[in-house]
Amino acid sequence: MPDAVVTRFAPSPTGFLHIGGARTALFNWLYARGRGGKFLLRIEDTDRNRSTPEATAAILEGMAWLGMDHDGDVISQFDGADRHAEVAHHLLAEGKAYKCFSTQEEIAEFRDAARAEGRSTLFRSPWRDTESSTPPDAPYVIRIKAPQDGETIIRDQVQGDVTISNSQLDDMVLLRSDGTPVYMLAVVVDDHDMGVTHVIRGDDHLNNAARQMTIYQAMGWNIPIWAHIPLIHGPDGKKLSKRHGALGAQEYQAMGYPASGMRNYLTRLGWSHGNDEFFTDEQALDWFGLDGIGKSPARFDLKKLENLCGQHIAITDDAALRHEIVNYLAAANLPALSSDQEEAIERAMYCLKERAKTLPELVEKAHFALISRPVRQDEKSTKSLDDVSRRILSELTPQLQNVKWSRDELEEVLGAFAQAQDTKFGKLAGPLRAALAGRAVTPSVYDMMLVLGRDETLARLADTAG
RNA sequence: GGCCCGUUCGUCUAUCGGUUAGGACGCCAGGUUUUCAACCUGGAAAGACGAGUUCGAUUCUCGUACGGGCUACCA
Repeated sequence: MPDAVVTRFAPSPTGFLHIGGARTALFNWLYARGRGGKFLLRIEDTDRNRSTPEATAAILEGMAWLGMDHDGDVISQFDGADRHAEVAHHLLAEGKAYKCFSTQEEIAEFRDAARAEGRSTLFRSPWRDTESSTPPDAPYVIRIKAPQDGETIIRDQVQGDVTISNSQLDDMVLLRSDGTPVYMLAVVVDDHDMGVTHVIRGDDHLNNAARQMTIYQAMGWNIPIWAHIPLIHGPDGKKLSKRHGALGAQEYQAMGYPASGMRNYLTRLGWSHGNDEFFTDEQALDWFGLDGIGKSPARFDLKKLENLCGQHIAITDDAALRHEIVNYLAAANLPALSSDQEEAIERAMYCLKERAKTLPELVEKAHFALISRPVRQDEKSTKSLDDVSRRILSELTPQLQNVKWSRDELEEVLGAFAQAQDTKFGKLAGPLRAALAGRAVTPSVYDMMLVLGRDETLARLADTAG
């Protein structure tokens, strides 16, 4: 029987949660949650100089926005320093690691020379096999004794079997000369101690996997199942960087993309389930697997994101959209809606959500329901309010006094009115839009009347008819 | 420099030796219409290149080109 799945997302807190990291987290989350497994979160903060609490907070917020909940506490890798050192010393005692007294200057010199001569820059410590000689009274690092013959095969679920010659493996540092553990050791120890069964991470770690395997083997630990996923590139095909603009998860939230659409897009980016493009979280959880992950890097495409977001907005229920809008406004640092406005936007939602791709578009289209009298006219709507139009509006208003306030009825009355004026409804629509919304671009006139209600509609018409 | 990975329409991708190489986004044209959208119909658009294996390669192998990654007492 297979063990329960345990995955983890292990970002370093050196900046916000970028889109590539978000997708890595998502893949781990989907894989674990789709199989009733656990999804753990570990902050790789062993580099004290580059780690900041602000970055950790930003990562947590980004994950919360995308709805990726983790099991247990957030683990700080730095907190496990003692345990990491303990493993290093255990390996030292076992003779599987050794003290290396070479200084950083010596090593740098060696590498420069090697590179200049076109030789391998792999550093071979002279201290690897000198246990008997008397150790100098000087600072040292602890290095692992990596195998030098044979080869290491990374059995990767995405990349296939990747064979690395052990002659390429260096005796990497486990413990720095100040006694602190290095990332390469810490990941292995933490992943083992946390019971991680599947390591799903960016393929920038593919080569590292071979080096990390030497630690697993030295400790006699089971090697997790590897899955190294390709990185995401920017629209220009280059590596994703801050130069591409807003790339933090938070910023996409502030731009008004709904989390459900973002999840869908990110999941589909580099992963496929036949030709399925648009799917719900339930389907993603059900379908997601390592075998559907592609091997080549994908570019981030806002158009596709928008399209998917539009489809998600269309199927989200009105009350949920109301809450998403409230959260979006806060994330974007925009003024909040009053409770009346919130109710109005929820009431109007039915005629807005099938035509908006993003949350701000939803708010924009809801303009008519958010404003209060007197309606202020923008430039374009002013043009449709000449004297003739105003006269027509004033003739129309009384006719709406006693009709049944339903779409069918309104269509009939307005249609008949247009005919009586010897014109078409299309001619009436402009002035009506102006009167009701103060704009030339609005939802359907009938929908606006229904959302606004009889009293408000008549009041706005009367205001404008003058 | 050494080692590793990748390469199907502009973009995301399907294909698990035999297909008119399919879908989606975007784009173009037409339709519908109450403005903007949405929606409907149609269209243009791809196997990096070169060898080899095979009756037959997008698919398997090798090479080249291009892109990416790793090569720290960073993560």
